[in-house]
Parts: sequence; structure tokens; C-alpha cells
Amino acid sequence: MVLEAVRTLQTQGMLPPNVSLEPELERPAQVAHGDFSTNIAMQLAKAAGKPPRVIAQALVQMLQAEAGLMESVEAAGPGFVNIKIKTADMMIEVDAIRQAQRQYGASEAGRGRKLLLEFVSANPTGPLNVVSARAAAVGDALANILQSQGVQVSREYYINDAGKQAHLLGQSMYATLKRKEDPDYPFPEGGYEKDYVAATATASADAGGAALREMNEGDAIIHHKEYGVQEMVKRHQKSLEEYGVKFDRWFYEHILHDKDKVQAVVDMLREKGHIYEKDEAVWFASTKFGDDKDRVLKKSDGGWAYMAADIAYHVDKFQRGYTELVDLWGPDHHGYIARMQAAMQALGYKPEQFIVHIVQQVNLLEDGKPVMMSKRGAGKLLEMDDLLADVGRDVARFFFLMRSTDSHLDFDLDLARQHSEDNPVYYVQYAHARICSILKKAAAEGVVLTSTMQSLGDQFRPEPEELALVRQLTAYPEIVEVCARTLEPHGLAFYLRDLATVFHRFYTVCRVVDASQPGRTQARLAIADAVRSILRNGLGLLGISAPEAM
RNA sequence: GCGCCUGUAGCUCAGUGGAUAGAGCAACGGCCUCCGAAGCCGUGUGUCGGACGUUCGAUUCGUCUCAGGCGCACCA
Repeated sequence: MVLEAVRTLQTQGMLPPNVSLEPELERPAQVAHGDFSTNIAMQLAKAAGKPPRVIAQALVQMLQAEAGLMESVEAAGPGFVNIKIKTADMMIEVDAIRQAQRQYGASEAGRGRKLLLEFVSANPTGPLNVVSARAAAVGDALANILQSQGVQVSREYYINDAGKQAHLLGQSMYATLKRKEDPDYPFPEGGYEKDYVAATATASADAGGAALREMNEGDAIIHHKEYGVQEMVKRHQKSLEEYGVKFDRWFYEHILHDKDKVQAVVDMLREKGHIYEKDEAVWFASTKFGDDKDRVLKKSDGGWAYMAADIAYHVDKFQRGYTELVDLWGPDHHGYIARMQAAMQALGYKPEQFIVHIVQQVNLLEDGKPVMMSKRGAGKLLEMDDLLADVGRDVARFFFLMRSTDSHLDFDLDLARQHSEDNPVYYVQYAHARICSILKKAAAEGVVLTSTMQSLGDQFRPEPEELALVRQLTAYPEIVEVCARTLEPHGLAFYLRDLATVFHRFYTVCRVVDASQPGRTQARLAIADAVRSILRNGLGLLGISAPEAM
């Protein structure tokens, strides 16, 4: 709506210059600067050859002529034009929020996009760790956010069941059993030695029965590998399910090999002239696409390198009809990005069709000191399940979503365990529960919310706290849009905390249910209901519950 | 040595090229006869790691540099 005004503003602004600039409209950080402001005058200053303040003044005069829904418009600072919306018009947005319910903040802007989001994808050789928990929280929230913008999103989990690590798991299981009878039997180098390996190995032996005992070593290891991988995948699925993350598809690497997809993709690269042989290995000339060295796809021993299958996997995603691929990878994979992007470009895909975000490492802190964790060493193994059992899924998710994905994250366990005001999750959830409580109280007193802000019109004179609250509410759609565009959900977590703050302030100052002031009660109930709706929507996108009572 | 991430208040971190750089925690002091005190209000702190550049304007963009972390396999 305001954009139209700025457009006409632009044509009028043509008086001095004949260049047209994209007017930027933004929401100022400070209330004193109005609801919207534009820096157009400063951008035009050079072309117009006039000081920005002079241009701003001219624009203000023209805008005032067609006041419309603007309360005021004024020039300020070095040349900003600040616009204030009429409060009644601002309040009407409350009606829109209440009417749209879950749809508020949703958009159709992403319609037609088919995006595949791959995340977690941990090796099926052990339990999920806390980085996986972080990736799961981020990926799930991201998928929700993108879906709310109309993007068709699939959540996918890739299982490396065909490589060396999976094989090593099988070997470890075999060796663990073997060593019970023969303590001198060699344990594979870098093998998995945790308790769960022994337990899984025993179960696998039982499942294999007599047939297993007849097998030669190689076949027995494969039996254990397949059993072990299945077992680990089941555990991953269970952990993620308890976390509330549902994947649309669990994709096994071995399918690619079974269907010769790996060979096919190497052939595709070869046709395009990006493949050569050297030292009995097959190489991909990734340096042609910005990588710092060429990469081996087929090893001199005849086996496929991990990357070959991974390229095939990503091509498979495109072949399934997805036009955008987004991957969340762990911190140990960031050196891998350049070569995969090189591969996708070599195959003719555009850089923006394949985006990788790194989910950075997590440091768990207890008493201000880091909790030891290590994947294979003797240190205390910190599993995702342990974390969830400790702090709960809402807390875990919110803590993960409060940081930008690319930053290392210090997870303060002591704070996360607190069920108090200090814990930001409860702070937000409390606001929601509080509103539900107010609405219940109103119902108990026989107060029914029948009015709209539209119908109340100018009768309702909002307090500053109410204005601030409604202003914060109206920012919601834009927040979600930015999160979707940047593929970073943390802005939404911050927004919700800020909304809770503004609501709590409103609550202390403004009594909602007041029999002596029915009109005001109607307005405040409507505002509270709108806040409740947005808290629920926002928490929902983050995968966090919005309890009605705590 | 090369690459990626991060340097913003005592701590943990926000900050889509704009106005006086923000929040939470921690510290101290207030506020419940009244819809949930898991709440609110007040008190203050910054060479935005440093240098140079682009710009009307840089915490934001570029180059260099310093510090911390993580990667640099015919492992996955």
C-alpha cells in the first residue's frame, strides 16, 4: 500500500533527475522515526545535484498532499523520509491476523519451486550426536518456513551404507565377537569400539543363526554390516521421531550402486570432457570449476570414491524433478563444498541450484566448562538422545535455533536445564500460556469477543504499549520471508522472544478484561488473541510447542 | 602453506549500506488487596580485532593484517 505512494513519489521525484532508483522502504529501529522510512532522497542527491534534505522536503510536501492512510510524513536526519501510519489502520491488521489464523505470514511467493532439503545424513555407524541434533532442528524449521512461503519442500536423509565406514562397522562387529574366543584376533584400525557395537554384534549373531556360522569371514562381515547399518538407521529414526523431525525419504547410497547410477554420472562427466585417467585412477577435473585440486572418482583399486556416489546422488535429486537442492552439512565437510559445487556446475547446473550451508560445531558447557565429546575416542560420548533426555526437545530446538547456523554454538546446559525466567524458551511459551489464561478468564466471566478493530475504529485509543505490540505483530510476515530467503531460521527465534517481551510489557500496563470498559476489553482481547496466534504460528514453524498452560 | 567459519558490552550473541550499534545472562535497586511474578520497571558498559579502500554514508562491501576454531586423502 505504501509502496504505491512511493511509486508516485518516484515519478514526482523525476522533476530533478531522470534516473530511476529502486526506492528502499524499511522499518526504522526507533519508534520516533515512524513506521516506515525511505532513503530515496539520499540516493537521488547525487544525480539531482541537490542536498538530500532539500529533496526530502520536496517529497514530503507532495506526499502530504495525498495523505491517504498516512498519519504523518516528515523529513529527518540526513535526508530520510519518515512515514507514520494512522493508528486505526495499523490496528486493523489485528483483524487480519485473527482472521487468517495459521495462514497469517504464509505466502504464495514460492509457488512452483521444488526444493529438496537434505540434512543430518549421519553415518550409520553410531548414535546421533549433538551436531546432528542441531542440524535436525535447523533443517526441520527451514523446511517449515519454506513451505509456509509456498515452496514445495522434501526432507531427505542420506545413508552412507556403501562406503568404507559402514564396512568398518561390520568389521568391528565381527572382530568384537571373534575376540571373545580369541583375544588375539586383530581389531580393525580406526574401528568402532563402543558398547553399542558389542550389543549390536551379539544381536546380529543371533539373527544370523546357523547360516552365519557357516559363512566365510568376508560374507560374515557383510552380514554384520547390513545388520548393523539397519540397527543404526532404526536408532536414528527413533531419535529423530522423538525430536519431532519427520523425513520424507531415507535414501540409501547402495541404491545408486545397484542401479549403476555412479557409473552413469561419471560417463556424463566424461562426455563433457571433464574426466581423465592418471595413475590407474579416474579423475574429475574439478579445478576447471574453481576447486583447488582435481578429485579422484574411481580409486586405483577399482572402488568408487565417496564423492562419485555423492555426485550421482545429487544428480538423482535433480532427475527426480527438484530444481533446487539445499544441503546442511556438518563442520567437518566444509572443505568438500567447492568440489561438489564444481561437479554440479560441470554437469550444467547453476550455482544457485545447489546450496550448502554448514551447521557449525556445538560446544556443550557445564559449569562454564566444555563437556568432552568425541566420536570415536575414549571421551564421554555425547549423544543427541542424552541431550533430549536432559533438557527436552523444545529447549534443545530453541537453543539451536537462536544462533545463526554458520556460527559455532556454545550450549549452556545449566541455563537450558533451568525452568525459569532465564530460559528463553519458557519466556516465549509463558507469554502464550498467559494469553490462553486470559482468554479463559474472559470466557469464565462471560465476555465474548465479538468486535473487530475495524468496528471499534477510532473509539479505541491505544496505549503506547499496545501500539508497540501491534507494530511488532505486523512485522511477522516479513520476518518469515527473510528467514526463507536467507535459509536462516534464527531470526524467527529472536523475533518471537522480542514479541514475548513486548507482550509482557503490554500485559503489565494494560488490564485486558475490565468489566467497566467493554470496548477497551474487546480491543485488548483481540490484540491478545492475535499475539497468541502469531506465537503459535512462529513456534510451530520452529517445531516448538505452544502450551496453553505451564 | 592453502581454504572455510568466527572476532560487536564482563559472558553468550543479534544487527537485509543508513539516523544515538542492540538483546539475553551476570550485578545492584524497586513492583504482587488486581487477568499467571516462569512477569515488569530502573541503574551502565563499547577503539564493532586492526589498517587501508569503495560510498553522500561502513559493524555491514573489497583488499591486507592479527587472533581463535575447523578442514585440507585414491576416508566417508
